[in-house]
Amino acid sequence: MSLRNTDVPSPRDGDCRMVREILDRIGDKWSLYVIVTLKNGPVRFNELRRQIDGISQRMLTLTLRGLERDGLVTRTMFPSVPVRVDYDLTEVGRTLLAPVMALVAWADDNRDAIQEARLRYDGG
Amino acid sequence: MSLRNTDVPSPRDGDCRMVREILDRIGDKWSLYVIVTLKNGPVRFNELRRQIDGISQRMLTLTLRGLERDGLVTRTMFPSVPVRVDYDLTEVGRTLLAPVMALVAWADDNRDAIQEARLRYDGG
DNA sequence: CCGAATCCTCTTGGATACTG
DNA sequence: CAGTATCCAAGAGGATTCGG
Repeated sequence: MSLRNTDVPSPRDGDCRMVREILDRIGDKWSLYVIVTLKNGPVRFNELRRQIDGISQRMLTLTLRGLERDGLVTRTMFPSVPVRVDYDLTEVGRTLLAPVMALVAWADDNRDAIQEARLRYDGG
Repeated sequence: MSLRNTDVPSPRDGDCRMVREILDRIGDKWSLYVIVTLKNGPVRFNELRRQIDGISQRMLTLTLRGLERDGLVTRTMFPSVPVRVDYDLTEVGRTLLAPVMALVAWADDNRDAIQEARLRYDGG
């Protein structure tokens, strides 16, 4: 999987596009929060809303729909009164946790370095 | 407007914010392309522009400035005529390649599954 | 309790033209 | 060649309201 240098803009720069597809999936404002919040099992709608600080009802709904559409999250409705809806990670969704944790580790290791770099850049 | 007063933000919240910081960094439209394109060594401005299909001059500049600010990319100007500017990954920037590749692997493994899930969801 | 619908604001990013 | 500056369209996302 190496990048070509000088060539026609062939459709085979799909390597990057593939990554962008997944980054578009988890790179929005809330998807990652939802995925991580679901890592220990099913959670109800309003419980998700409480645990994810700052998310609006609308965005939680939209985010869950997107994850459900991509087969990363399941939606289970219990027709009780009042209605109860559980959300959970699918098997595929659960496998996403590993790469995400790699990023967590990187962010943890380099947080200070980035912060200092920003101060240095902004300062001089 | 909250019905109950929530006290201190939970400690786990910081974990997510940290990841969001890095996702905000590489999760924009072009940063990842730049990082991957620089993986084999320094590249000049217009060469980056050629290799990253679809990026505008403005966005390449803004993306490079952001990465430079965070200490992930270096900018080296040669005062020749015409001017020549090389961009390269820093040591820190280079360590980011590993977690990114983990995501690449995940995207590769699950691309079809996601595509099928979408068709299923949209179809019925 | 769960969520759809509407409105509105702010950010992102593309197109274009100009500079050293 | 390597930018900077300006204008503008599209979309993300917050606030609010209504419905089952």
